[in-house]
Amino acid sequence: MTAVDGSSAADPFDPRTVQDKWQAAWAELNPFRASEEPGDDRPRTYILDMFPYPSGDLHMGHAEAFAIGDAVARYWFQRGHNVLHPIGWDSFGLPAENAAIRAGTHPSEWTYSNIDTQAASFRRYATSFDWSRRLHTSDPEYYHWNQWLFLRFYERGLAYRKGGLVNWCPNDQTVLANEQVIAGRCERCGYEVVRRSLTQWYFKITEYADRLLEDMKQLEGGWPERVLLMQRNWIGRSTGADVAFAIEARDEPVHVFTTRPDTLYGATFMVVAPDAALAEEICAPEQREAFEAYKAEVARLSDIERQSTEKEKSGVFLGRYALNPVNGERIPVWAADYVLADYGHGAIMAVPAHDQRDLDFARRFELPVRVVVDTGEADPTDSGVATTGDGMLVNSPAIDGLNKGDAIAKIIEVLEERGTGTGAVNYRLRDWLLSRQRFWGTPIPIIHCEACGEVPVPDDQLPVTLPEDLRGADLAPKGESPLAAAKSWVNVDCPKCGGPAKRDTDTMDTFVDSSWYYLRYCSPHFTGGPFDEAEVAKWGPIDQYVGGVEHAILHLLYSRFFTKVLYDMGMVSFTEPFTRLLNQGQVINQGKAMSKSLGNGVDLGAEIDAHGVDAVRLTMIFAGPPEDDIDWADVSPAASAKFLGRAFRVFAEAGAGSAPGVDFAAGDVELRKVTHRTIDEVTRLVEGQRFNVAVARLMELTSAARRAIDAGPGAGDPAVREAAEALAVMLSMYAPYTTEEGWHRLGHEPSVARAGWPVASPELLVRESVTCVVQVAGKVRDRLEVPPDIADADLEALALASEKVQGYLNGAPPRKVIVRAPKLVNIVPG
RNA sequence: GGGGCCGUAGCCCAACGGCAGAGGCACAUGGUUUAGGUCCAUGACAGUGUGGGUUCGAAUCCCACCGGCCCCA
Repeated sequence: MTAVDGSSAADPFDPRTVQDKWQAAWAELNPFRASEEPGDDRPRTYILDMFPYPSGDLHMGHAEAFAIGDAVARYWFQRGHNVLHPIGWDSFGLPAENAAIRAGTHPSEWTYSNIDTQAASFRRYATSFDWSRRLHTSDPEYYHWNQWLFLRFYERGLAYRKGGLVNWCPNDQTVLANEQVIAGRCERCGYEVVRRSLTQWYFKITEYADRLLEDMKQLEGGWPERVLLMQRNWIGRSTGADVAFAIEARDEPVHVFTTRPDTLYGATFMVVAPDAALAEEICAPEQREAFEAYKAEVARLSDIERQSTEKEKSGVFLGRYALNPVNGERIPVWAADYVLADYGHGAIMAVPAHDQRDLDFARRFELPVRVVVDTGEADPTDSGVATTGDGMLVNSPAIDGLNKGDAIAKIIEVLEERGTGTGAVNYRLRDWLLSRQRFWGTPIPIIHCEACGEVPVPDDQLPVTLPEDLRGADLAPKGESPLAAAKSWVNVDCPKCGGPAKRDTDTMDTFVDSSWYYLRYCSPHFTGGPFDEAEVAKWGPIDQYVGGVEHAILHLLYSRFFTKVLYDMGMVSFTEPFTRLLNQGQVINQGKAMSKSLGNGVDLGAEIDAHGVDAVRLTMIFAGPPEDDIDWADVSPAASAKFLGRAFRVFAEAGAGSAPGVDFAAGDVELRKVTHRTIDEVTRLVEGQRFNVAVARLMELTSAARRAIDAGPGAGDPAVREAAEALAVMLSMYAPYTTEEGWHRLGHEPSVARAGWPVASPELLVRESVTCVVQVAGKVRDRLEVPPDIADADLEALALASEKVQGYLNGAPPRKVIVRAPKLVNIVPG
């Protein structure tokens, strides 16, 4: 028997031919366009993959992430939802600039050429994108709205400029946000970050710290617990008190934040950060020389060295004394590098008895230690171990005898009465430093006028586009933005007074671009604002977001912040952008991350050439749970290809054996039950994101169909067609090409992607008997075939009547019988 | 140092507190085949990192330890 196009069931399956054929056909069919038809009342589902950075062609990591996201999108598409599954590029950033410097070109050349390469690879990879919504953040049509949003933030006081110590990467020659410093190193290049004092632009994310924390309640269950935990830790809310210490040589008191105001009577000295302005200001003349020397020494240290707990404590006395507000005690003020300038107020009260760092410092410089909480442990003065637990307050007149919790409450009351302190909340989270001294980013739309100061670029003059005549060496990092060299671009008339003025030459952190792109996808060509609010209302928030855990803090925190600001501006109706989040693992090789230096990289194109797109996609899905890493040395794309061949032969033989539209009810009941059980289970597994197990079930269904063809009712049985069709539709989530060709062989019109998810018939899910395990003392001693609806009492009687069971009971009546009908009976002997 | 996650056949991984094995890789055997390739079938392999505890019953819950990974220091 031959199919309509003359192919026969015996034809070998060649992935490449099938890929070329269907890729071209799908380009015509365009099956995945999200619908905006007014009459379309299908439920809307927004599935989003974190958009890629165009750093060359797609790699194995993309292949995994997009295989997962695509499976989810295709599932909802099959379920009859109106699915928005867009794609775009996060196309501003340093690599393009570095490539342009090397090649003597403009960053856009490298960027858009890579985008074209990736777009072609995505099409070959059979991703179910709505290509009509494609965006690139480096297009003026996109970054126009970065600037517009910046100005709205500016108007609300959420974007501001301030001077201070910032993280500076000496390699990339730019400042970095706190979130981009990982263990003291540049997140991008790994260079040790140093501190510099510079004036920079910030977003006031700290104003949203509490809401970022509070709204995580909405995300519980939808986001991985560990990501929520990481964000909680990053925000780092701590409660305590703000205590004012009067200080010599200063009119204003110095404020310190402490989580342990109960230990206030144990404060025997104060420590300020050597690089904080406060230290500079209060240092006594006779200590000036020593202080300056120490400050210079600290400046040479990296953050890693400075904060190491291994390092011996260092510091210098500032020659001043502070007054403890509760007892008027005069305590010395020191500068020491273990106190950070940008946490709290850059100064702490040191309580050596109850804080290990303070104790280490006190012992090093022979400062007094006073125990004020009796925890029942050894005296820290002798043991060298600070006691941090609960206990009874001592040596603390106002709060003696109280426990830690009560003492904290009471001392805050006392401080507030005297006006020398308040209860306070402190956050680890810092404001988001958003300016960068690099070229390939969004220009900050501010003009600096000598007369008027900071002047926002008027909305009708947006976008402020990047100059196109800077190329190659013009873009080399020089510590200030390359834009500063573009004189004709920099020098402008002040929009306010018309006098001579200069554009701000910094560009925005590219995380600004990715903080709202998911909203732009809802109306990517909208010209009246960053997005059409009505469209966002229809699609948002995102139902499922898929991407790597490396963005657990950075991108996800910033996006959440942006969404909340937009909510406050009345532009969106939700406060959290991503309802569900799936963090896929990494693709590694032989236990290690793939890297050029290790030479263990696996080339995606080569894998696809060798095994086919579907086999690679299926391997990514089948390797394990999506959040686990995939070691490419442990998996077998060849095995995936083999399975796809098996499945394809079932499609081809079923297609040759019967025509579409046969009455499935006339088919083999046993196979039909397997098919419907598989539909039922795969549906549940996919919804639970357990795709690897779903593949295992599809393999079983394939084997069952195989057996039915070879040793059962044969390829012509309607049940074989039913199994093949269900298999094709379900497997199309993971293997679009194989199943499209199979669907064709089964005699259907393309595309299998819109065939509709199969529905399990309840009557085919019931079993007429189940195997009941009978245990004696927890050990399996017999098995019984029983009806699934058997009553507990009947099952108990049946189990007790078992000869095998009786043999183990030795005639004694059982002490207890646990019945879990219909699967299990456990008899506890007397 | 603090917090979190994870240890199941040679390997990747399944298992509502209820028969430790669904699926795959690799291996072995038989059949098909010109073929050691393909395809089909069959088989062997662990008692769940270790030690306690809770329970009629623990891979699953609790505690400690060992090992690995992640986040914050």
